[in-house]
Amino acid sequence: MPDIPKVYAPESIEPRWARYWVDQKLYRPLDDASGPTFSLSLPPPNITGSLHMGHMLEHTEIDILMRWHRMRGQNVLWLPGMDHASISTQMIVERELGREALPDLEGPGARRAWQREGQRRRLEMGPEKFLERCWQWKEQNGDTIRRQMERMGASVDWTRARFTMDPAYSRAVIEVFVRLFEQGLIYRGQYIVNWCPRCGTAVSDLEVSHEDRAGHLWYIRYPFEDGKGHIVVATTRPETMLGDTAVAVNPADNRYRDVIGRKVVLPLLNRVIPVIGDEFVDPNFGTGAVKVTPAHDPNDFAIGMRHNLPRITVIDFQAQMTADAGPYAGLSREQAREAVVRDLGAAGLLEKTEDYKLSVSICERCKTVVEPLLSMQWFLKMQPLATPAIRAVEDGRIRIIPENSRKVYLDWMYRIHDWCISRQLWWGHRIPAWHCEACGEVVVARETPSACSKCKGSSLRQGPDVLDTWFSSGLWPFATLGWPEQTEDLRRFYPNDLMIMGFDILFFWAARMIMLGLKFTDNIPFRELYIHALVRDADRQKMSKTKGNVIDPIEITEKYGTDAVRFALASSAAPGTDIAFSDDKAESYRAFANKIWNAGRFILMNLGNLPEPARRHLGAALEPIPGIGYDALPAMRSLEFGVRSSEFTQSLESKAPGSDQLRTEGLRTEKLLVDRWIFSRLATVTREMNEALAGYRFHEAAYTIYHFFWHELCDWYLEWVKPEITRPSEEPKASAAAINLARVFEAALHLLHPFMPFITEELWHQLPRSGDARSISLTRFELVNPRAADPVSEKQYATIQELIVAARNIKAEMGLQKEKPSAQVASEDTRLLELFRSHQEAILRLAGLEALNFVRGRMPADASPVPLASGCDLRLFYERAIDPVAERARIERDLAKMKQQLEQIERQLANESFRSRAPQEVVAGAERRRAEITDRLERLGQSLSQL
RNA sequence: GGGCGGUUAGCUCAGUUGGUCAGAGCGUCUGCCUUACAAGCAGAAGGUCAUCCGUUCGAGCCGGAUACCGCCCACCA
Repeated sequence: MPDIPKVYAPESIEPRWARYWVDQKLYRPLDDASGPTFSLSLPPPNITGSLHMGHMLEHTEIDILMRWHRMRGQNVLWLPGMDHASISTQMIVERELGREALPDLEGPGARRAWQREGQRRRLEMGPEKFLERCWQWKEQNGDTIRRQMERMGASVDWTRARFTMDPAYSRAVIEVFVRLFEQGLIYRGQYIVNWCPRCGTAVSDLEVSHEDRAGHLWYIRYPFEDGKGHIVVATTRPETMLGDTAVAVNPADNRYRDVIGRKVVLPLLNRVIPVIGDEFVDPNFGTGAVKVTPAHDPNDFAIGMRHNLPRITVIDFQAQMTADAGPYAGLSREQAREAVVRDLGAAGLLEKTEDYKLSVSICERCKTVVEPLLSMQWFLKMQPLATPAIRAVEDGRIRIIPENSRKVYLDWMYRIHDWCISRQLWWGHRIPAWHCEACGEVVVARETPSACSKCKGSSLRQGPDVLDTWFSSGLWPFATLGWPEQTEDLRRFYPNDLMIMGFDILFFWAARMIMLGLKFTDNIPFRELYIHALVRDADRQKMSKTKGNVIDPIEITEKYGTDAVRFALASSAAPGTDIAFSDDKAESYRAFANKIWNAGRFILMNLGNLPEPARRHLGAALEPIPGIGYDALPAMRSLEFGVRSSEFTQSLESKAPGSDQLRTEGLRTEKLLVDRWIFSRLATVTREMNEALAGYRFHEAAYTIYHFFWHELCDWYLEWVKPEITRPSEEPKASAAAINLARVFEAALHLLHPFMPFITEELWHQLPRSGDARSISLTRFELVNPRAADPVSEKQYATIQELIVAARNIKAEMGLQKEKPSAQVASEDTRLLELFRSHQEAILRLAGLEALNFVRGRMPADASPVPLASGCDLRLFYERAIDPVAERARIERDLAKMKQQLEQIERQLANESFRSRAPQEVVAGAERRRAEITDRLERLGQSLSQL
């Protein structure tokens, strides 16, 4: 076979098809507005870098579903795009600037140093130049990402690609902001926010992670102003005491009832502050008295509001002590802590110090300890938006899969807090708010306002803040379709049918899309939300650059082929379970691809050998009959090649499938058992895959087709029909066999295509056909007539398989692999013997036997037969002296197993309540099994006694 | 502090509604270069389904408890 290489080389075909799919714009939905649609907007990857394995899993899962839906006749829109990723991109571009300035740095500290230097250079170069660099970065990485996606075979519509900072998209962002502001849902104010002193910006609660650290609980004495004693407060952050403006106790706490209203002197600074009563204080914690620092703690801020306390900021945006910190001004917060503790100790005001495990807030980006600081920010009220978003999920308009994510979503939504949406960054959507330099008024507008709405002053300056990146991504499902214009796309493809994302952005993104979608389109953004797994390394560790266990999708793809990696991911993608990915998996599915390749190679090779009339017929035979699909062709005595192909095929297939009885005579005019069997399996496999994919059980669908292709189609069907295929003759039988094989193979390619788009596209194009040959991805998924399902054939074929396997088994155990012994099969069941006899040729060939003869009734007493489940005994004739000890051991092992099963069944059947309560079919099944086992046991015992 | 998930063959994991479900891949062992494929073919070994108690005629599958492991959320100083 000169043309098709023996070893599948994915690199030689994958890039070609990737290019082809893009160039042909195959995945642009039809303009025809009438048919059913299926839409999904790709979670836009951040332009911060290239795609990782998590993306590859996500894109693979989406692509499988998109190709599947497309092949089921839906008009599919998969809209791709990218996210500007405000804070992440800004940090990365800064780091690049730093790296350029300090190219010789290396080692663990380099990143941090580059970041620091880059930030300095950013401030030096100013926004205009810096943003230019960001755009350059976007162009470069956007290209990389796009190339990666193409290479992975993502069947997206590139003509509709979007970027969250496209002019049109930005207009939608502004529109949303202005409307929310106008409706009073966005407000501006001084509140405690999470401030990252390194990033120099506020971040939302979600961008803060918590880390348990060993710390201390310091007990500090605050003397009463009147000199009569002191009150002890416990704190983990002594440096913040410099900003204390009260001490609080619980009014219900008897210990402190009479101190409320008295005054204490704040140590070190000697400020006189009140003791107040507030329900918030937990009497059981520490001493039951707490210092109150309204400017540096959200709880204290709330207490301060209730009691009208002053707010004294003692830590600034750089996390240094301010002038209000008195003698500690200019120290870092860490230095200040040390100094404060030292000075308190020296003053005798430190009662005790305990070890204490506390949870510190860390900036998710840079791992710096976040400082709760008072600052002027923009907030979005969540309650009014959350309520409909809760309802949409509770009433099932939006379905979240797996189910437990739904609960997590709801729990979070019920306890939602207002969202700080402003960021002190440069890269992102500028907040459309202008400050009047004359009167200080803040004007929110879609366009730059010409005059202040309050004082009519004309000197207005836009605030520097940008929006949290998730504010703009929250609009993704509708802003990508042209909102706020009422576009045709919006009408056809919104709501999206599906959204797929990782669990980590359920709150960041899914929640916001649902809230904003409902708010602005009066409709849900998507009907189903599937939460996919995390890709971990072979040891179930999270992949991370610092651990050095990151697998690069392109690298692994080049090594094993895209199809193999996709299949490896899909086959591990059980909903709700993380994926331990390893080279081993990719390797084993590369073997699968190779298997497919060689099966195709074999089939194509032999189709080429077909007699000319049959070959002419083949192209038409590989066009499924509309509305019916493929079915097995009967092994006709003569094919009438004269008639038009389509009529011919139809005349053959008009007969109801599965209707023919197995008979030994006349087989040539009827469908062969092996054909009925494989088409039946194909019908079943198709159904099972549809069910699995509908439930996002990728692993099940993958396993189903894998097993079918390899262990049924290749191991059995192909081997069975080999003689018909490889010995070309003018015999019509051979032609029918070739057509059936080609049909089965093609149908299997269709089922495989969503998982392995490249190899299936390649092989599909090599099959002869007369219809539309643009792409397998535009053909039907289900190619086989569902009515081909035929349990009787499946059972009969299984019986033959059992016989063959048993014979091979005996041969292997007896060391007879190289020989071709004769065999004998005995049974009372003449129909069984007839079944074997009529398929004798294949049985002999596949089992490696010389001859098979049949005994009606029992096996002769001198034989040592192996009983089969189908109710017959098999024996092989061979010269070799058997080892009676080993043979006895083997039989006894079988015997023991059987006995155990029998006991179990008998116990069950003896149980009256089982008989009365279990469904009849279960009872009947148990009885049938008992009979089978008893029979087999008896025959096994006989074998043993012969030894 | 709350919530969630896991514990099944040497390893990595499947097992949707309780009744041939005790499975797959990899690994191991045996024999084969059988003219599609050695990235292959044909066989084999290997598991009290974490532990205990319950529900049921019947439980990896449902309920409860325990022991490890992991994750998420949280404004208790």
